[in-house]
Amino acid sequence: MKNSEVAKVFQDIADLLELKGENVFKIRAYQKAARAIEHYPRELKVMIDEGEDLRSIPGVGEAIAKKATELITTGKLGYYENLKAEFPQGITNLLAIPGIGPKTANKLSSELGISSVDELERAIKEGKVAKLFRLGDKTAENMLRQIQALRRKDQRIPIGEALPIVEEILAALHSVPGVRNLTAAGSLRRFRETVGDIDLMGTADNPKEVIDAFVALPQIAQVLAQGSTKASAIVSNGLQVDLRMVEHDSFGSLLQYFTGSKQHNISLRERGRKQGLKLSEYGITVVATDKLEKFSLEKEFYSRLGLQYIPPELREAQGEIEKAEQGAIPKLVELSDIKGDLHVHTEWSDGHDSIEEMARAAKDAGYQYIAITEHSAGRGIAHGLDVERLRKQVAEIKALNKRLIEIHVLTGVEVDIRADGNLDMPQEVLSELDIVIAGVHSAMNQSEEKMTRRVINAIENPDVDMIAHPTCRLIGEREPIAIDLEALFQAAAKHRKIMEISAMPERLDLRDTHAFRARESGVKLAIGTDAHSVAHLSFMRFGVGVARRAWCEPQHILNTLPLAELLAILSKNAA
DNA sequence: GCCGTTTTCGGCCCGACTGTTTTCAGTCG
Repeated sequence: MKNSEVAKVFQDIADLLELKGENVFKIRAYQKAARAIEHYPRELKVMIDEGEDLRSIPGVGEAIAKKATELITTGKLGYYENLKAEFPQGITNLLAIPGIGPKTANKLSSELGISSVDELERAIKEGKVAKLFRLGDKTAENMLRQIQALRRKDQRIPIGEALPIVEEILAALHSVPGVRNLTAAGSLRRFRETVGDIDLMGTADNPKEVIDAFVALPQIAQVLAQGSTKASAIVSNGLQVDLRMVEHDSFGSLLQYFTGSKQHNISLRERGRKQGLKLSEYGITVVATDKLEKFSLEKEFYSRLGLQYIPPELREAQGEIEKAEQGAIPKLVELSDIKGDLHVHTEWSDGHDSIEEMARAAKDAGYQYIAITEHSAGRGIAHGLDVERLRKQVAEIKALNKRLIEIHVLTGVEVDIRADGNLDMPQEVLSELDIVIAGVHSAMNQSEEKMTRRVINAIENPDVDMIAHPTCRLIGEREPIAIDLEALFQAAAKHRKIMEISAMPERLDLRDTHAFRARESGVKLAIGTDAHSVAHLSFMRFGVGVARRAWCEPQHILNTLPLAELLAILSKNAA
């Protein structure tokens, strides 16, 4: 059983306890544990197998550790089953509707016998809901609207789609006279792989001018609300963007508050409370004197709490506050640390541009090198290279390197790992290349055991340097393959093989939490764009975002190395 | 239910909005 499934059970328990009217702190404890487990970088199942104490997870104590163990080892949890039996099935679905909390859900269930969203919709239309005590026409109307919104299934948008739009908007607004600060907050700033609503924050001499400019932008499809300091709008792809203009002297604390994550902020406030400080979006209040201190800079806000500045990507309540206390926040990898791209396609396989065009673009990006890694000819892959064409390409690259200056083109391949674990290219040609990337591109429905064995087979192959997009997931489109990543990381660490962080926005694979585990397991990572055109080379920043969320420093990322050192490592691997 | 250089018991994040009331319960971020 995976962490995400365990987390869901505990979240469900929290919902049921809420319906039951249990102690709010008990409920909060289950919610906190659910969140902690969901984002915990190690699989609980592995921890149990290795005899580790689950209580080492913050928020998990004796009772929840025991329940988690029962759930994982037997696949069932008696406490949960008993709790579920106390309520009509499906009643927790009502809690998913914004505006409906436990009290309302209970009332709907006990007084009208409602236990599903459909039943609720019918009851609203029949006017039954508005007649209940402390509910009314407006509340019923809102419920109906929320139900319809829920049915439209407004999903979170991949960061690769959201970021470019937001940057356009920010660039346009920066040109408004008198703008002093302007930035995105929320999960976009934390660089999560998907984002919901976008929060933009700023300060300006005349805030209203910025608001007016915002709602008039060509990207804005619909204005939802507009005031003198705040506006909400929908941009063309359905993304909601809120702009709030705030007072300059509290910009730091407001930005901190709106950047989140929620759990990070809660942890921060818990800590502040122990120091006699009350934290809010307006600043820090010294409880003893009731005096509010304001902050124009985030850095000063953290500093007042005795903390080192915490980069937004780390603000997920994963131990960053403790590290900041010790002054031990890592110096995270930055885009400017990247010296080259190790995963690139050209017109030789399914890419659009020539080798030389890709190389020159890489040089313009400030890189020292770029690796050309076409697909192999395995079945199903468009225009994959066979041995003969690959050798021809290698000859062309060698000739090209004599002409090009300031950029070095590495020879390589992205060889298919066949269903049986063998590679789609003979050993003698692979050994002639600078870099060999292996990846799964077919037979993705194999059992976890078979798939794990298949990829480990590739890791053990002495010609392979790196595993491409290890889980094969496509965000919102394709679930990750069933594979034991812990076993993969162990094998990769043992054989000194590289795991890729695919920077392609729809992949981001390894994802943040997986990359975190890989790094902790001592696996070297590399960020590759899988570019199929010159424009795709700019995907690198998405991969850097994932690496930063995985607490990676430059030394964890292979392609921060200068060319000579990179070649030395690749050739050592081959030897 | 969790947790601890102020506590092993007694705390547990903070503020705002909405709709319903006539002072506030419920919900959200």
